[in-house]
Amino acid sequence: MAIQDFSQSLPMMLYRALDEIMPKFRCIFNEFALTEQQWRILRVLWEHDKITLGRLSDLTLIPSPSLVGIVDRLIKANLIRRERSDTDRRMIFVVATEEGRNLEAKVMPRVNEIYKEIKEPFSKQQWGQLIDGLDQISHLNKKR
Amino acid sequence: MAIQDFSQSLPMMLYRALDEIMPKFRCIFNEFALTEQQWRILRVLWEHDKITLGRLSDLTLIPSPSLVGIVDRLIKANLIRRERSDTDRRMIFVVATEEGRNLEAKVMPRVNEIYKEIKEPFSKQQWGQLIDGLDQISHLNKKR
DNA sequence: CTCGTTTAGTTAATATATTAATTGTTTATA
DNA sequence: TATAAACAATTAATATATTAACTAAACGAG
Repeated sequence: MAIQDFSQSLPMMLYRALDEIMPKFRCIFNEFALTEQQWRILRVLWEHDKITLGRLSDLTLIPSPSLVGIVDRLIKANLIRRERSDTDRRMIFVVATEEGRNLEAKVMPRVNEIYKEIKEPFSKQQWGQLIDGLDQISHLNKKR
Repeated sequence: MAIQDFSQSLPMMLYRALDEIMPKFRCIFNEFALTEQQWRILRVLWEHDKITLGRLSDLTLIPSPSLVGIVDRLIKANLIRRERSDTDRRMIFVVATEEGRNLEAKVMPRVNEIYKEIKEPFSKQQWGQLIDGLDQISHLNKKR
């Protein structure tokens, strides 16, 4: 039997799903002059008020080399700031400024609205299966 | 109830799944001096021996502006060539060279091997549910 | 036929990804 | 305690993504 066609391969299905949903979100981010990656960083800082660049990279899935410039631009926009650690001078913490924290109340409702729209046509079970499947994919190496 | 945490949101789950599986494939592509996007183009050309840039953009999910440069580099590598349409001089076809076609037999077995590894731990039903869920996500707007 | 409009592809400007190498710190170990 | 190894962040070089604007060709209504 022919190797399944390219369009139905898992990577392309994943990319296509992202291509479908992300523009809806980016549209909102742009209204607040944020890029998607800038938003990811803020989104994480709204849950952690102080975090190292390394951990920020893990949580946002933004590779460290990219993070440097993105953080620079967020600082220039006065939404976050750097803070070098006193105990381990290799580490750098990132913290949201007041202006950065204030964005949460403005952006999150809009984002949640879109998120609900996306989730709505799925049954609770369907959604759970989708998330579980994705979770299994992203833990392929960590198993055992 | 708190809006689900960021790490478990659909977009991050999708990105994390890609971050898990794509490096395995890129590792192979690099052995053949191909980038992921260059591979996508070749992969499509192995199924269609002549295709317009517009359709190539749809099938590879590579945005047209990016496609220009990627195609340029594939031409420089002597793997594909451009061919302007005679009937509609706006359209440009892309065709694989012999060298480009020959890559299929070398790369595909390696790629299929990894793909099988990824798919293996899933039951047929689990895998089907995952693909169906992704398919539903990527057709959210096209419904009705 | 012709002018306004759509279409396919491209260019431009900026932001991000990828991979490798580098810098400055810390840690472990002999 | 000197020194190699490990680590966090950064820099560098190249490739790609995003958004908007632009060009040339084809199309359609008047």
